[in-house]
Amino acid sequence: MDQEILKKYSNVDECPVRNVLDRIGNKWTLLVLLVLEEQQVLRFNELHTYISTISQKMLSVTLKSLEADGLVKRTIYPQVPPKVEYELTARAQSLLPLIHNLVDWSKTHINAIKTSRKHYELVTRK
Amino acid sequence: MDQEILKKYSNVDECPVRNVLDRIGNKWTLLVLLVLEEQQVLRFNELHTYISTISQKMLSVTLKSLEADGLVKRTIYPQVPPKVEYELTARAQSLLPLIHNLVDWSKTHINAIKTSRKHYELVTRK
DNA sequence: ATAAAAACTAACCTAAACGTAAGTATCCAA
DNA sequence: TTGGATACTTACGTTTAGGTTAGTTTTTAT
Repeated sequence: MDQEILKKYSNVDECPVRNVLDRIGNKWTLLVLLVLEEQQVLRFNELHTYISTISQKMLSVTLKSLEADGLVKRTIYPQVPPKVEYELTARAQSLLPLIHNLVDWSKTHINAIKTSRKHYELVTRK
Repeated sequence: MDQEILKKYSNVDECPVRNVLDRIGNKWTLLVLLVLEEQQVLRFNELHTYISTISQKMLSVTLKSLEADGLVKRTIYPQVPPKVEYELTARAQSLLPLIHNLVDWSKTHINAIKTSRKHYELVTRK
């Protein structure tokens, strides 16, 4: 990793992985992806009942950014009242195994990490 | 994923993977991990020259949280002026392969994602 | 007496993320 | 004519992440 690359990757816009992590690193995206993976196709309000603690606004924002990145496909049925369905794209499917690896790693290490955090708080005392 | 689990994992504090992603999802953590992986052992100012665009404050904050999570080991040498060395722990080493997978996935898909974003902007027009 | 060196910390500020509550559009059924 | 159904949007307010600049500590070298 030379200085050129480092300078470039320090810039969030130009760093591929930051472009991706800025999305899956936010509060709701992962949960939406995992629920859609399990349920395959869901309407807006169905997603909302699965993830009851998300606000309508944040669900809307999250779905929009997933759709913009081509990770979720949105289908509108011209009805009244409206019907809109959401499902994962192949691109999202290819990302999900990596996410599951992260989930597994986290589950494996979370207890030790929490212990480390407590210990750190104790020794740094304040 | 039943309702109980979902309710639990909607809470950031109790969700293992959110506990992890909240850290690696922030602006500087990944870069610090990757530089330390390559260089193995670095002092504070050495890290700062490798990642020149980070402020001292954010480098300090980032290293502290990595240390708290047991991902970075900090060694103080009782000298004047002080000498402090940082290096990755085994826990961090076990996480790095997953991070590299994410980096690879991002590099593979970033162009298509950026194209999707542009297209989305066009069709949603405003 | 002053400065230099390393590794920070403190005080302050801004912008972005996130949350809450209410409103919008459309048609149909009562 | 009112209300319900669905999928949102808008207009706020609050919280958190991150940035900037200056200051702190300690001892040795000048």
